Amino acid sequence: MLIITISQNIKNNTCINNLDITIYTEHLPGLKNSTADALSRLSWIGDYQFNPILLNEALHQINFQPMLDAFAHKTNKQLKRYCSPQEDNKAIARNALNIPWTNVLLLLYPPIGLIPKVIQKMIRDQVEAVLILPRWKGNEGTLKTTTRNHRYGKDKYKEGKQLYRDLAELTKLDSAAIDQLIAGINPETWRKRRAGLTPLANYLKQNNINTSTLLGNKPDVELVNALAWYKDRGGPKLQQRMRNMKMHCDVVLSQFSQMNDINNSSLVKTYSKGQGLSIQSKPRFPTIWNLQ
DNA sequence: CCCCGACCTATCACGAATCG
DNA sequence: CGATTCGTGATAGGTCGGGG
Repeated sequence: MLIITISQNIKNNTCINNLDITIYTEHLPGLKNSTADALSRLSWIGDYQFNPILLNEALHQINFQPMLDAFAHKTNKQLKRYCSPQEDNKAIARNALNIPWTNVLLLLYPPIGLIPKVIQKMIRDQVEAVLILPRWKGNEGTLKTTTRNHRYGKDKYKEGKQLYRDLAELTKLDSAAIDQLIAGINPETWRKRRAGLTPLANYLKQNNINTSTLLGNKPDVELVNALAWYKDRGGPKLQQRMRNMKMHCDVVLSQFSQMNDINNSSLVKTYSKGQGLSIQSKPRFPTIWNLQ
């Protein structure tokens, strides 16, 4: 780990004279940095423990009494029987993944890095277990359920979604691969992607154009046609919508068509410049300090 | 060859709109 | 009314090309 310290009047090689500030770097061995490392790696060093009261209450509610705490050590075990990665006579095994999980009710609260392996083993060993997982903010979009079931099948951008899938299928991706591809996209990005593709999908539908036309070696022509068609339809905030459409169609067509970089197609460039579709660069910081 | 500005994508954040 | 979805702006971080 590297620590960068800023202090005044310390002799060193990197001196910013005018400010009288010195910056120097120092190596801190991992052994002397266990607390910070444990936090950043969620490692076993100074481990964390699920609140036992809440856990008991939860287990009581689902009427499940596990007999083995598979990922613990002596200071944070929740049950008498446990596995520990550390040297420990009372633990029944050193590595829970190396013992069979059959015929025992398990409490599984694995380190984050082991979650995929644990799930695989759960399926393989057909276990009965309580598996405790962290609730990461970024994953909630895929993990949580909604009470608003009416939205299923009424997705506002379902044409865009369908177009994406069609394009992916036309490039010979199978449906499992497409599902995984979509699942890997940030939910927010996926929403905008669908929104950006929907006008293109509508353009194809209204003009009876085959989706595979987009995959040839001149997809930029179709994109500019679609943008022009979309512009003629008018409506509020047209320029912003065209900008979004261009951005996301660019990305998707670059992914799936024979043209690798639609953005750099001089046709698209010229058209977007003329229509003011380029995003104006703004200064990143409101104030520029002149340190000289 | 390096620096800098233009441009672009992905993501975060937040208020408004929508729906049960 | 609260949960969820949508629209939009801001920005980190990246590529690229022109000019010195």
